[in-house]
Amino acid sequence: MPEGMTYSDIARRLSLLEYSEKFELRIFPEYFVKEPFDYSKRFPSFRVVIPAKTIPMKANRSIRDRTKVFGFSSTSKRRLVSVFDNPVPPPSTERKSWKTLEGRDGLLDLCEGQFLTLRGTWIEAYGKELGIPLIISKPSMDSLDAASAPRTSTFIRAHFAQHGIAALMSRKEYDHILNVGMESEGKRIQLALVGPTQCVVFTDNNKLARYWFLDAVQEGQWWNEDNGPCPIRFPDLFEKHLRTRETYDHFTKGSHRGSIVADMTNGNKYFNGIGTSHAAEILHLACIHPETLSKDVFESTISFNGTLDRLLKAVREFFGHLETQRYKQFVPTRSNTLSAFENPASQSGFYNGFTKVYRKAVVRVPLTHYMYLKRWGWLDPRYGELKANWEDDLVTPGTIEYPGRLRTKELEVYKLKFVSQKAMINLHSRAKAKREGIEHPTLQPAYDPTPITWHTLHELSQVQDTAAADLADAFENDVQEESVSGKGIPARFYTYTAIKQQPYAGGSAIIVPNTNTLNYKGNIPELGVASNFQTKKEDALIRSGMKPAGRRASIHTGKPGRPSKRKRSDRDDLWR
DNA sequence: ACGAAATACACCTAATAGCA
DNA sequence: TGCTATTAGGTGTATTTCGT
Repeated sequence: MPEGMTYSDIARRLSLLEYSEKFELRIFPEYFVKEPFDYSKRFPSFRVVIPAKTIPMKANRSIRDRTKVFGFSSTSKRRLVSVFDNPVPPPSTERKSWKTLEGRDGLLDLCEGQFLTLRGTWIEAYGKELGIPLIISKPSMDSLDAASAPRTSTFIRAHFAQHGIAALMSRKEYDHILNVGMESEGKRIQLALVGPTQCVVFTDNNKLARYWFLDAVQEGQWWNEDNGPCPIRFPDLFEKHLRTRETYDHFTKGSHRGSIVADMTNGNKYFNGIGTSHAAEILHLACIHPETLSKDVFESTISFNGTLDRLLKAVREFFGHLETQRYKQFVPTRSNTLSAFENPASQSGFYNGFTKVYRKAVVRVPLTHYMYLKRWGWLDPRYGELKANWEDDLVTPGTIEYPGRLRTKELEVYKLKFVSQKAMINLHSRAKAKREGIEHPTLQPAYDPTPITWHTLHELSQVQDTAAADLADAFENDVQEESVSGKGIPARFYTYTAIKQQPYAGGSAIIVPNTNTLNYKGNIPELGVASNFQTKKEDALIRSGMKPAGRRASIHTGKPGRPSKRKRSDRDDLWR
C-alpha cells in the first residue's frame, strides 16, 4: 500500500518533530530480512546485510551464530564486531574509504552512537521514498559537546512495502514497547531515531522495507534519480515527463505490449509514486479500463481522443485530495490515539470517502457520472436508462443538522482473480503410448487447491497442446536420450494460469486484447474497474457468434525468461 | 550480436478466506 | 468454532527470447 499519498502523509506527520540535537540511531537487526543479493556493487552507500553463509567461520562460534539470517548478530549489534575481521568504521573525512570497504559501508557505523541532528521539516517524501537528512556530530575524544564537534551529513532513504511506515512516537511509548518486548506488542521497530522526548520509528512487519544510508555530500539528493518526477511535489514535471517524445516512444513502439495498469504499477520511471491502489483509483477517475494497452493510451495524443489527457487529469485530481480542506481537517498530524501506530477513525473515513474502486465490490457514482458512463457506452447493458425525473432526486432531503447528500447510484465492480496451477505430464509414458498405438494418458493436475471449473479445464486443454508440441520435440531425440540415460524422456511440469473467479456478479466477461496482461505481476492481481466497456475484439466475437464465456489465458511453462511468441493461427483472423 | 523486454522468483507475516 | 491455506505489498536479479 505505501504509495505517494502514504509517503506524503508520513512526511507531513513527521514534520511536527521537535528540534533536538541529540537523537540516537538504534537498530534492531532481528527485524531485518536477509538480503538475497549483494547490493554493495550497485549501491556503495547501502548497508549490505550479508547472508550467513558468506560469513567466515570461526572455530569458537556457536551453532546459533551460524544460523543467523544475516550479517548482524541477532542478539546485539555489538556481537557483529566479532564476526568481521575489519569492523572499524572509517573516519568521516575519508569519504573514499566508504566505497573501498567491501560488503558494507561506514555510514551506518558512523551514525551509531553519535549525536544526530534532525529536524522534522527536513523530512521529505518523493514518490515512493522517504528521505531523512541527518547531521552526524562526531564528538572528539576529549569533549562530548555536540555543538563544537566536527560534522558530516547523511541521508536515510526509506522505502516501505506492505504495512511499512515511519511514525512519530513519544519516548514514553517507545520505552514501553522495548520494556514489554516488541514481539508481544506486535510492534516491530527496525530503525529508531531516539530523542529525549520524541522518536521517529521505522516499522515494517513484513520486513520488506529497505533503507539506504547515503553520503549527503556525494549524492546531492536523497531520492533515486532513476525514478520519474514525484506527482505530488512536482505535478507539472510529472505531466511534462509523460508527454515527452521519449516517453511516447517507450509506450508506443511496436514491441511494447503492456497494459496501462501494469505500466503504472511496475517500476517508477514514468509513474513514480503510483502503486496498485492509486493506479486503480486514478484509472477509475479517468474512465480508463485497467487493461487498456499503454500503447493506445499514449497514442491518443496523436489521434486526439484524449485518453492520456484524461489520465493525467485524473492523476492531478487524485493527488489533489491532499490539498483539500477536508484533508487538512480530517487527517490530523497529531494523533490523539493511545498508540502511534493507530490511525484515527476520521483518517480512514477520509480515505474511504474518495477511494472508489480498490478492493471494493461496488462503487457509488453520482448521477452525472452515471450518465457520462452511459453516454459513452462504458456501462454494462444491465444498467438501464434513468427515469425521466431523475433530476428531482439529485439530493437527499436532509435535516437542519445534516444537509442533503448527493444521491449516488451503485455500480458493480469487476473483481478478477487469476491463479497459477501446475500440471504434470509424463512424456515418457506418452511416448510409449504413442509407439504402442494406444490413447495418450490424460494430463493430470499435479495439485489442485481449487475445484476444477470448466474454465480451468479449458486451460488444461491449452496445456495439453503445449505438451503435445513438446512431445513432438522429444520424439526427435527419443532414441538418443534412451540410449544414453536409459531412462527415456522425463516427466515434465507445466504451469498454467486460469481464472479462479469470474467477474464479480458474473454479468459478462472481459475479453482482453492481449493475454500478456493476465500475468502482469507474476502475483495474483485483483483489479477493480469502474466501468465495463466492450473491446473491439469482444464486439467481433459477439458478431461472429463465437464469444466465449471465459477468456483464454496464456500458458506458462514455469521457466523464467521472456515467453516465446505464439505462432499465428487461422483462428486468429476471427479476432481482428 | 546485443540491448530491450518480459517473465519467475526471492524476500516476509498479519489478516482473511475457506473448510471441517 | 477452530484449524489450515492463501493472500497482499515492491524491487533487484536471473533467465530467456524478441527485435533490430
